[in-house]
Amino acid sequence: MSPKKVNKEERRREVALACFDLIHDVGMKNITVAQVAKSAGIGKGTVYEYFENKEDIIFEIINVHIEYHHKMFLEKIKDVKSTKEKVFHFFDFVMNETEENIRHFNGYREYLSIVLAEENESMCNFNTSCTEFFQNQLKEIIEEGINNEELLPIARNFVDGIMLFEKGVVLMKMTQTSFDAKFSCEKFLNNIFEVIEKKQ
Amino acid sequence: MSPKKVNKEERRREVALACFDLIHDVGMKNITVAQVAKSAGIGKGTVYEYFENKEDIIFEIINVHIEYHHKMFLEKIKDVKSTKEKVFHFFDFVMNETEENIRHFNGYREYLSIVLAEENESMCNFNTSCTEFFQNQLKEIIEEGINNEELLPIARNFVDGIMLFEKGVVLMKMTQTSFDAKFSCEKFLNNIFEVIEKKQ
Amino acid sequence: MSPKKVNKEERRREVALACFDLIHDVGMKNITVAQVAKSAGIGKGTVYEYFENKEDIIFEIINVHIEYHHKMFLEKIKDVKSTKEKVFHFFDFVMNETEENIRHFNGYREYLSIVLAEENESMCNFNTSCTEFFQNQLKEIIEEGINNEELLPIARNFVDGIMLFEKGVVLMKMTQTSFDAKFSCEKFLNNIFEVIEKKQ
Amino acid sequence: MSPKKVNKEERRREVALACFDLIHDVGMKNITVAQVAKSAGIGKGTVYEYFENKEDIIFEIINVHIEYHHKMFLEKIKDVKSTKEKVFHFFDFVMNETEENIRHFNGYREYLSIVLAEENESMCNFNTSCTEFFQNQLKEIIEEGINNEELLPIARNFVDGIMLFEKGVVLMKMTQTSFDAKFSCEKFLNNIFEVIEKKQ
DNA sequence: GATGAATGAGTTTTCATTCAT
DNA sequence: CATGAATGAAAACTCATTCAT
Repeated sequence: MSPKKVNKEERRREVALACFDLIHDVGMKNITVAQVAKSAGIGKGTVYEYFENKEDIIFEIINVHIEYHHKMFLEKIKDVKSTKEKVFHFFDFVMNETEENIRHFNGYREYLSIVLAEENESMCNFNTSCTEFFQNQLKEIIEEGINNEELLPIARNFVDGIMLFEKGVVLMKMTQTSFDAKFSCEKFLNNIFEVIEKKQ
Repeated sequence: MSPKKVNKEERRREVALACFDLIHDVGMKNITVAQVAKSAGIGKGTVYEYFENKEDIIFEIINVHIEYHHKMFLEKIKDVKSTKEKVFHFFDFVMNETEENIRHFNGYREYLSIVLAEENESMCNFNTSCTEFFQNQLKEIIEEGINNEELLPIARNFVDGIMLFEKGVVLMKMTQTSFDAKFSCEKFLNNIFEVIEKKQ
Repeated sequence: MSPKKVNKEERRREVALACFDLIHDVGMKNITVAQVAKSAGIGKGTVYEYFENKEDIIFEIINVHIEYHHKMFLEKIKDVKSTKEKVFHFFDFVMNETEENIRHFNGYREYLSIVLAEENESMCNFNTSCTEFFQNQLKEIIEEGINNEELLPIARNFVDGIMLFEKGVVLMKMTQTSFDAKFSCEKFLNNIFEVIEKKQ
Repeated sequence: MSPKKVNKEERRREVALACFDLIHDVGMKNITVAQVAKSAGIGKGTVYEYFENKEDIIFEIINVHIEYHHKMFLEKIKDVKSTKEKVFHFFDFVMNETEENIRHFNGYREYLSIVLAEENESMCNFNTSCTEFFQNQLKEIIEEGINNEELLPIARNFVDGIMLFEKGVVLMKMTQTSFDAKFSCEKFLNNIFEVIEKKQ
């Protein structure tokens, strides 16, 4: 909490941000400390002033990366009115094929690869909290929909199912080149909403 | 003169099998060729008589591993009578907590890590075919269930959903330490069967 | 001189001959014993029945190669009548741009590379005898020319010079891509013959 | 803050120089990076701070080696007055039997071996420029001789011949143990000067 | 604080040669 | 005689981390 620590935290972010293009070019696991230093315009030794080790650097990069996308998620969902749209927005991660989202998706794929290798405990923990974040978001969306009388109370039972379905789509999209995520999601969501939407 | 020709395919399997414990101890990506050679009780150079390179070794190990489990899957499902049981069996991979299955599950986790890193094309292709194998198995189970009049024809619409749900459970179980796969699956499957099962 | 030895000598030649294309494809220094065995259609171990070691193989290949070209040289020079033509023929090695001669020239380049590396004493010795062979050929050609009264007796003084000039052209052609061997040789030889040719 | 930046070019030279004895002992192609590091009194990794790869090391060693001898050539020729002496000096490389020149000559032999193996493009190019350097030096010497009225204008026609003769002597000396370079050169040069020298 | 030069452990891969059959 | 399976020494190269300045 001392001013120094704040500064350190800031510097970590700066370095992480400076690595965005680098990550894209060479991949998360292939970056070297030398490249990080160069990208950030600092000395190799200086990197170690702010980071414990290389893992710590990758962790920070992912942190910044994902926090940004969480923020974007909240940002975008704010302006969305109907619950159905919000839930569809929840699937944006796997359905949106914009350049930006593809980059983000690929970044998450690399991240997941590291997590599955169980190479980094803090990254595993962070992944847990990310999942929980989105799980809670979905829960809130659904609850709000019930409160708004857009959804039937039964919708509550489907929160986990929807979330797990989305995870499955993530995995399929990451591993199966011919998988049509958009088609699967739309079919699934429309079916679900048949059941949970309150009819006037 | 003497027919000393060795069956390469068989030797590959033997070496791969000899690495099972090794894999468990150090992880798939961390094995060294030296360790493989030692585990198989052969020289380092001999390893290269049977494998192109280190990736090829890992690939063979995974192949043997997964083929075994495919065979086991078919074996076990043969004796199962009801369609519901068969579908539950389809979820055995994520629900079964026996020592053996946990090892298999962890093997697949490591494998997935490599696939997600997109480091090895042949492994990506192999993963694709694995997914297709199980997808087809599920399709057959459901079709059979419909033919047997155990399931309603509407069940066909749920094949993809079930498969994606399972994938989602796989991913959650791999990344979320506190996730209760068994509970989620049972709830989901019971709900599904409420809808697709033919009532007498 | 026992029949076995003769047989062995023959087998060596056979193996060497079988390697001609191989040499061309991968280069003299890069051939492996395994490739030699395969090219010759025999087992790797059998190669060692006929050759001491890898160097011995290369040596035999070069031997066969060069002997063949010595034979060709003698063959072709037989039909040549005038001394001037014979001397020009002596320069065929560096002036002839037929596919076949280019292959031969490149073979000799590789061979020289090994000799210069002083890696193989027997090859050095063999090279010495090759040089002597051609030096003697030139000497004979010139002597014959003097006897035939085509050349002046002074021509004897130029034998070494011509031979060394040819060596120089060999080296230049091997190392300088833009060197025009034909042009240099023709100019040189025409100048020389101005001086040594007997005018009627 | 402190300017610890190291002069890479200088360090390359230092390492190269430190390898002179090593080269002599084991040969240019047989040195290992480990040996280079040890000879230079640095770590193996440090070698790679200054050199791209092993070839780069060898190249630098040759560069330093040859540059030094070019410099010596120019140095020595400066003090030589008569054109004849200068041309004899041009043949110093093959005639001089001092310890130092023998080492230099052997170094060049090894170098040529690499060039002839066509293993290294930059070394081939460098060799081309070396040849051109000496060719130009000879041209200048001859032109100067003509200007000084020491040589007849006809001398111009002999530049290429002299150069190629020297190359031939180089090759002979490198491959024929019993070859008397000094004798051949002296005979040749005296004959040539009979023709090109201006008589008073 | 900042730096970047120095480091060396650790890994993959090749291939001539041997020798049991 | 012939074979080819087995071998292991040997070598290049990478890169996270340290620490003197």
